[in-house]
Amino acid sequence: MNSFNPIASQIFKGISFTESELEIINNKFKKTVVKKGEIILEANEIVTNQYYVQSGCLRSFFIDSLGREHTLQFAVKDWWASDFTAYFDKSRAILNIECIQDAILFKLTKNDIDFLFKNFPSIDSFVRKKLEKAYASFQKRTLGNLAKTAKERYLDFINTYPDIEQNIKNYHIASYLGVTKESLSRIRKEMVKK
Amino acid sequence: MNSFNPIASQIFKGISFTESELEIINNKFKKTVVKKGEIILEANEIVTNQYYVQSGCLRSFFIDSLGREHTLQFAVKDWWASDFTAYFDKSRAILNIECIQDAILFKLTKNDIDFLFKNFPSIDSFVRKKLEKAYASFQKRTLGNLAKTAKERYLDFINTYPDIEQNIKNYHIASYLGVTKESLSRIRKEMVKK
DNA sequence: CGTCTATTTGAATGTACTCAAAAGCGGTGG
DNA sequence: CCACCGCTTTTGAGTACATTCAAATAGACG
Repeated sequence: MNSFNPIASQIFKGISFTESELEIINNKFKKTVVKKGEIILEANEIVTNQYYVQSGCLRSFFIDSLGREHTLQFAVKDWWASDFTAYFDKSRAILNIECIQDAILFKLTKNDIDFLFKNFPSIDSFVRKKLEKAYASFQKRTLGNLAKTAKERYLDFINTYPDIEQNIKNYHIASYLGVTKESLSRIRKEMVKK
Repeated sequence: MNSFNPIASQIFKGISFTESELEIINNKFKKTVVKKGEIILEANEIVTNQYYVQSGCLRSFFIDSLGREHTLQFAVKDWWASDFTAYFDKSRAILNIECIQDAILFKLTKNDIDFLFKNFPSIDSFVRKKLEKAYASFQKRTLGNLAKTAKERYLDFINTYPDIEQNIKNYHIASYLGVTKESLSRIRKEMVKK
């Protein structure tokens, strides 16, 4: 608790806080260690937390009416994970989040987030800038879905997630790209050929 | 100029400003009237503005290497339009923005936006909340692209943009959904049948 | 080594695409 | 008012490509 690893200054890199502020903010984050395979969030739950990923990897995915999984995002170091739609709307989750590589998370409840926004305008501003980047990158992905072939999207994926490509299941990547695992297998085969 | 239509209070609905603040903010917005067919932004330009749409409709789209157009978004009343990726990165636009229904816009330069953020934390916070919603809705769209059929996406589109569906070109909708105009035509035919 | 899971390969199917042509829909001018 | 023109949408036929299903191979781990 008082081992001074100021997670707050790691998460809100660039903002300067006083000692006492740092302590207040730090105490809001609950460190959570999760193992590969653990479920962090399940569809239909009420969403009251966001998770900051310090290490490891999470996967958020949707299960459709036919039981097929569709991966929305992988969350790696310094990313945030949650079902944001449900979180903002105060509705129930449609996403599931599972740990696919042993991870250290910092959990923040909605109440605490609101507290931080209320008391630290610099955090508000920080998050606004983060969201700008996240928003832009979703725009880019949407554009990629419209304009690019599966092969090009796969190359984009490798660029976006250079560190995890080696360690995650093929079919997770496929379900992120919007193709079947068989198709991705063929795409990869194509690529080594050339 | 002094005809008191406080566009600022329309745009930042919910925030309360003093008279003098309102005036300062109002003066940052430059009213721009554009006609159907006019180009607001062209690929490769430096992006220095954002546009608030008071009425009418804009379309932002990408032209790929084969010359095909892909519609990223339609911007209607109370939406913002820009090439946000380029705007945030200070890079050149890859998107084009055209007016598809006579529109009244309020233009805001990057400098003025930064000024507003700096001097009005409430605006920072307001934009953060807007971005949260926008981010969530892009997540939803991405999920839709992965999990839904073109027909379902078309139904979603009609829900998202109930007012413009009647007035915009079929092929614009098609290029937003990620199908050809011929396919969309067939989807519509299917739908009236049942 | 054996079992379980993941990936690859193959063959058949189906869905969306391309290209070409026809039909529909405005608007303009004779 | 009708004829014509340009543009959009629809229809049709053939094709390409990703998918499905089934089977074989490869990898991971006790």
